[in-house]
Amino acid sequence: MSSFAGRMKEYPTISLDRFDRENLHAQAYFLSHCHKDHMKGLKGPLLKRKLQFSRTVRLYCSFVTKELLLNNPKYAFWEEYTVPLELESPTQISLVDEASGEKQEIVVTLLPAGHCPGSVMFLFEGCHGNVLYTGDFRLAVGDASRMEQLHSGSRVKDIQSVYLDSTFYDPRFYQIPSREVCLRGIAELIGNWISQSRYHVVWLNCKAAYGYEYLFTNLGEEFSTQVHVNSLNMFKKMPEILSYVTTDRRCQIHACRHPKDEEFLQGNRLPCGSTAADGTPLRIISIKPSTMWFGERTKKTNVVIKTGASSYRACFSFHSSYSEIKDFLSYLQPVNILPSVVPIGRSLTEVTHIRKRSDETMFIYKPLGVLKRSRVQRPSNNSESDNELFEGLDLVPPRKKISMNQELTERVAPPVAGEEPQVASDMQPVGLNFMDCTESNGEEEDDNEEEEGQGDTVKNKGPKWEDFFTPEVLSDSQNSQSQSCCSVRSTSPSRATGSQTPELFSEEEETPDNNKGFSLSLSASNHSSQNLDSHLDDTLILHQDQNQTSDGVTLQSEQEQLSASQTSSDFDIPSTPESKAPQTADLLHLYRNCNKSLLSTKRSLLVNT
DNA sequence: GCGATCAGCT
DNA sequence: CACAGCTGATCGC
Repeated sequence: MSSFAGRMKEYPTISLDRFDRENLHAQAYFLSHCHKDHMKGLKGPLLKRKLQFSRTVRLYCSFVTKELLLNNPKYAFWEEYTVPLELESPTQISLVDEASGEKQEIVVTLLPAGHCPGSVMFLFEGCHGNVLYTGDFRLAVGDASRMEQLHSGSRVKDIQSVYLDSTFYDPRFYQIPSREVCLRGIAELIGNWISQSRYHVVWLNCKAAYGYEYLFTNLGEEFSTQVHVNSLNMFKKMPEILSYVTTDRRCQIHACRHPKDEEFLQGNRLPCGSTAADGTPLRIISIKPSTMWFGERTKKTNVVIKTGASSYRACFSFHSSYSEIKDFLSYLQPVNILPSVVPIGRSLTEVTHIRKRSDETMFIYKPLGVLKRSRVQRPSNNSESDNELFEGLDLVPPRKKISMNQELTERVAPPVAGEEPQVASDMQPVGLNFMDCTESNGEEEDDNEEEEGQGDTVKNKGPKWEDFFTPEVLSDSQNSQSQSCCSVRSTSPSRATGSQTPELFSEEEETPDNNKGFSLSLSASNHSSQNLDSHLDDTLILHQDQNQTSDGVTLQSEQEQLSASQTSSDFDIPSTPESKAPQTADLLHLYRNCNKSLLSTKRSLLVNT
């Protein structure tokens, strides 16, 4: 959960992802994505009032985020104060002190963050240097090197500070299987199940938050079907998602939710209450997407684990792993790093300690005149196991897209052999200062009380927070600011109209209990641990490389091509009663902007806009 | 009655 | 394991 207080020290008159307290006085607001923990204060009456009296204060976000925001009536009043910005398109914004009339110009660029639909990072360039606010992100190793706007010519831009999603910035989360790998595992489980009969159905136990959509689109594509969800309303202007979701309950993959969905499952009903039309009992398995991680030296194992007679956990992460974050930071080489998440099991007090340590070492000598590394393309998948997994990928046609509606494009030349060192597994981020940018209570500011050893807050074993947040200075760090040359457009407050299509959710039929006879050759277990290479035999049901031949060629390419050649229009499926699917004519305003960057890549990057 | 906060749950 | 967010209890205004 983000504990970022909302402001960056370089540009304190703007607020990001926090809208309460001091942030009420901001001259501009930025919302990185539509998750509640980044929207604190956003529906506050105080803020609403302020907007009504302001001529210049606006909220800036991506088009998709604006759409999702306004979809919630509680935030509808933002309509006229929200300015959506295109991705990767530097935009100049005037920060105006409305009392004095003073003006400051800043250039902001939205970069895809891969966290959930609409999620972006904000790159700010102005008189106090370049700063990158990441929001929450899931980027793969090498993704930063493919972001044009992080570069100036052939060089990486100088970044003064990175305000970092540090959710998994801890070596314990060294590796999280890539989205591609996780998807393969999930798709295989689902494929094996739903192919048995039309009564074999899958329930994806997803939380009430944006971010699972790429799962729906890819599974929909893979199995030439749609996924049942509670509502389509939020996606009405997003055809690339919309075509893979439905409110028709008669499909085999469900991601519908109900407050008592677990009870429903016990009674062999889906959360939508549906059962087969002819009364035949459904055969339901549930799959719960959840984060799985593996240590540095842990041999990566399976991405799907059986947790019960008909329940599974499948690897899924909204956030970058330690090694992905490390790669990101190593590439950007910012002068400062400000974690926006208090690490798991750590207290604010500990973070405060870190700040003190950082402050002490902030001004130690750094060699001058060292150029930043020149821009080098790196492979997008460079972890050992991913390499194993995708061995032979070149031999098969490009996989179908995994991203929802935006993808990073590989813009640069293929990797230059031997030129770019991989981040050594035991290497710490280099040349970086870690500081605190999180909010703190007065009480917790008191860092006299040591939490040595027995502290309640340190529940987890493993390396200490300080161990990997100790600032280190290496020879190639930089501390100069260079002027970035970028073409800039000015903002023109625009409005997207958003008609709302009410969506109703209907009930409900009974199905008798019948959930035996799972026919895959799997065994059940309640084993819930991980990182235990040797103890997983009874729990693991799928191997990551299971769909590869000995040649390393991925199977199913024919089937995929077949699937890909079909469209959702092949399915004439009635909607949930009283629901209304948005018309395609309604759409697109949005996607005109997004789609231009939608070029297919062999290794698509799962950047969900 | 409303919002903020927290515990509990998933 | 954690995430993101809901529900319900409690408190203060």
